[in-house]
Amino acid sequence: MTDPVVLETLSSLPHFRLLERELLEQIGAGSRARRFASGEILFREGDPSRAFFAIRAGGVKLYRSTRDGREQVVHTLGPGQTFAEAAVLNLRRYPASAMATEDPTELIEVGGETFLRVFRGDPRLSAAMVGSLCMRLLSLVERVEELTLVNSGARLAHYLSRQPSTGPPGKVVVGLPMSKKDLAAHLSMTPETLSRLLRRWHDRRWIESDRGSVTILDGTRLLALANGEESSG
Amino acid sequence: MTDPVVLETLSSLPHFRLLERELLEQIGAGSRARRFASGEILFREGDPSRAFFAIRAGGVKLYRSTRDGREQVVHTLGPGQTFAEAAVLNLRRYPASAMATEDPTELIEVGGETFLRVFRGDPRLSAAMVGSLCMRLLSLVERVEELTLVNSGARLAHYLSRQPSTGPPGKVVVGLPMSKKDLAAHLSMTPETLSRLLRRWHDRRWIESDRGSVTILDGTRLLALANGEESSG
DNA sequence: CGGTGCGTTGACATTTCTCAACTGTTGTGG
DNA sequence: CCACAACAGTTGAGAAATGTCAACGCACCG
Repeated sequence: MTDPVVLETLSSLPHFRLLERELLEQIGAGSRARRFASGEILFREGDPSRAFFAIRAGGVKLYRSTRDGREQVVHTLGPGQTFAEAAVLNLRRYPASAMATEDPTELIEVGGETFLRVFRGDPRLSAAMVGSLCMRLLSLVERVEELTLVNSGARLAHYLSRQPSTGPPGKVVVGLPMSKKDLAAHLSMTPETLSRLLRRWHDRRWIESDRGSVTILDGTRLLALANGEESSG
Repeated sequence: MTDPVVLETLSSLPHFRLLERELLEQIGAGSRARRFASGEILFREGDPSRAFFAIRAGGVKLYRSTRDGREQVVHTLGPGQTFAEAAVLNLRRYPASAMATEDPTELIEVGGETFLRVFRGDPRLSAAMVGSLCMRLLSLVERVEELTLVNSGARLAHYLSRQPSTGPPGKVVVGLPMSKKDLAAHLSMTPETLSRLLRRWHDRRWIESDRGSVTILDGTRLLALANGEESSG
């Protein structure tokens, strides 16, 4: 019988939330829970795409390796998110590599063959996938928009203003889901530039920053920056 | 009866190529051919998404307007391409604005209501859409990759190396689907920087460049640049 | 402890942008 | 058909942003 943990995780995913239990069980039959240590590689760019994944706990980064050895992070993912569906549905190989970034990282691996069989046999699943692919598309369009912002200050401000946050206005706390080094790479700047930006904004009392989170004191100022209304802060 | 031009265009689209004629006719019944002049706006960011479009001839750019009046081009599209399906399928409003860039630009406007009715009633269509959405996702991932390349030389080289081209090795001709001004924006640099790059590479006999196309004389050198192996050329 | 790697800071090099001037092309109205 | 305006494209000079290199403190882990 299918692992109840697998079923529970699958049923909480945006793709599958609306699916009948019977379909979930079919997909669950080809899935299993897996656990990775930080730094472990799930798959590499170019590998045949045998499965896609859902994150129960921890984090995963998707990246591409350039010929000169550096790596370019395409996406950073956390609990409740899925990845590599497109590779399973349409491509024969993974277009990027995936690495666990936390210890432990718990995933559900959904077997591609089983999934494709259910997918081909039942239209309800394909309709559900269309919705989630559209959302993914939108988030990538916003990523492109972010990356084309002129200067690094605008990119950082834009990023901060879209992260989920807690706290009252005037004291909004934004949790950083990754290290500052990785955040810098995500925003296409060097760690030094990021550090200096945070410093400068801190000195002006626009933000406070500690390891793992940023507190926004002057959100108006930040939004102005994200819209390119000032040179760089 | 459905306009035969509409039907012919629809049947040549990647999404619909594999669809039965009967389905195409249903979708075609809610579609019509339209013609735009260069600079005309098809829809604006935030408008309710009543239709998506397929390009028969001409060109379209999708862009977002920033608060300070500049516009950021998200995508440039040509004949055979479609856009705004995701807005129709999943979102209630267009996430970006669209403008015709050539004179004349001929489009097929596919009515959202009709399309959604067919989409919901027939699983073959949703399966077809999944495939094309996956391709769209992949192309956006590559766009993100391109934009995160360190320097402008690498971005331009990367762009040139992925454009469709004609001619024998050593004399590859790449047609530019947009003005150099727009290409510069696409690659997130200023027109001046683009001009200077082309000039420098021309002086070194790596390329030749005229209005509307670039001839690649030394592809190896360009690939090295795209991989960040030299400072900037 | 000692090592490893992140984050910070400073000095300096390089890239890229900005501003301004100039050219050539195109399209328009007289 | 011409004069002219509008605009893409080019070039130069100087300014600003960002990257590079090097040094250091600090936390975390074995």
